[in-house]
Amino acid sequence: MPDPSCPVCRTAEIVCGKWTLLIVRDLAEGRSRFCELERSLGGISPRTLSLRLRALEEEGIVHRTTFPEVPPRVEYALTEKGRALVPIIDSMRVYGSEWLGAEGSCAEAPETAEAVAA
Amino acid sequence: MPDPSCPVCRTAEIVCGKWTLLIVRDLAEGRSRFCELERSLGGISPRTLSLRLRALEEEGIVHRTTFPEVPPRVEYALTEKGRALVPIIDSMRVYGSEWLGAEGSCAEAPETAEAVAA
DNA sequence: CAGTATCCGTCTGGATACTG
DNA sequence: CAGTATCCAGACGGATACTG
Repeated sequence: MPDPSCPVCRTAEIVCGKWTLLIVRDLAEGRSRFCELERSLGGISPRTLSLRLRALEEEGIVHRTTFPEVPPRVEYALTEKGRALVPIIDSMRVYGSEWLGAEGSCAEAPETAEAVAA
Repeated sequence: MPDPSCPVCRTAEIVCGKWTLLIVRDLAEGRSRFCELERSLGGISPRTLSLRLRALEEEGIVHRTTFPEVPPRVEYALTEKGRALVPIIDSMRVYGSEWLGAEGSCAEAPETAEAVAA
């Protein structure tokens, strides 16, 4: 941790896992089940997903609800603190669309194209 | 690379190096010399700084100018593409200040405190 | 000053198999 | 379904020493 007194660094540490942002994004889009995330993230190993989810939970970004039913069911959801990450994701999407070869295929970034085209 | 068609992922890959954002931030604040960055980043090894700078240069985020003088001088600066990253850093700073124990010691996030206090 | 070279440890994350 | 356990490879990054 380079500089723990810097808010940018602290956020970077949360945000910098390989899959972290994607999980948060999927959660923000309404996915909530383990296997749903597993599928939508295409290729993540259950181990990694489990680790990320657990870390996110400990950081208070994700909330986990267990339903003690016969087919075990668990639902994940963003907390307030987790939803607060969405603006970061949005600015990353804007950047990615404007500077890294657009085609917003995972979600929209409406005004973006014309801004760069203008 | 989880999903190369996703702008968020592409940005994440650039942004997720341990020191990357900090280097960009320092550059945005006007630092430009190798040893200046080395000092301000407190504890980064020259090897790592060199690697990061080189990667950033290859991605077109940083521009490197060499002055063929007797005491070798090199200056680094953000390109347009590099400056475009600043909004991401800003939203990360806002998040860090609001949700991860504020004290904006590396730069200001003015309206932030009152927003959370209100 | 501005790096590069070498060595080495850590951490992340993938593959696979198995459990409650 | 929702994970956990084990094993393993590669990337990341620090320390140190040396060069143009």
